[in-house]
Amino acid sequence: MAPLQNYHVLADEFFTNRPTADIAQDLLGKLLIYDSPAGQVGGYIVETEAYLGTEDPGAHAYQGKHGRANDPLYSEAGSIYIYAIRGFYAFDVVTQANNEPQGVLIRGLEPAIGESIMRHNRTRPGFELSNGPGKLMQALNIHDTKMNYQHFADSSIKIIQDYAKIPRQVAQSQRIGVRTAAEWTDHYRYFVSGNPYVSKTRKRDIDFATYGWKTN
DNA sequence: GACGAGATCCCCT
DNA sequence: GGGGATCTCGTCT
Repeated sequence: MAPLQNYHVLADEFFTNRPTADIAQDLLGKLLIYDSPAGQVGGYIVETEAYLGTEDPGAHAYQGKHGRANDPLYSEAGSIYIYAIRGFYAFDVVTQANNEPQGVLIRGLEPAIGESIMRHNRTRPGFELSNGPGKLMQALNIHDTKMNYQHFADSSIKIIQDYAKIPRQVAQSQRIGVRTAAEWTDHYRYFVSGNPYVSKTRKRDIDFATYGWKTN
């Protein structure tokens, strides 16, 4: 797909007034684009996780934890929260009202715009390009938290409502790397079933014909 | 492939 | 100093 100039950013209402788990599922198939210095890059969201704020033992804001690092989570819906994790960076969309620190982690991206730039940014073969939260940030060439607090309406990174794909089937699982006392209740990871850019996908589970999208 | 160890680096309501 | 919402590589099937 050629770089896009005309599109509509997802409205604030998309990111509030309903459960963050629903928002995480609805983000699957949406196009994320980034106007990077090297040109526009982007792809379809294929994997997300919902983090449910102060009551969620897996969340950064569990029990009201609030510091400089996770303060963006407390800002308005549709804002950007980037954080460092073991030498990598990961990307959240903030959901819900101010001071309600919930968000959705973007964990997998199927490249659609500027793939050659992305493969220059991260020289790993095949689906290893962007099948994980730290990997996709490398592919986008984002290596800092400077875009924290920015809102999609006026950021160089955004999620748009145009050109979205529809998953044939949304699967869910426990969140990755999250250890809580209630793992059996954790089903807040969502992904496009059969898509190869979903993290930890086994080759035999890939749907090579459709990548898990509805085709009609 | 599956698994596990080690790297790495920012943050510390 | 210790701990992550991770990734890579070596080792073993």
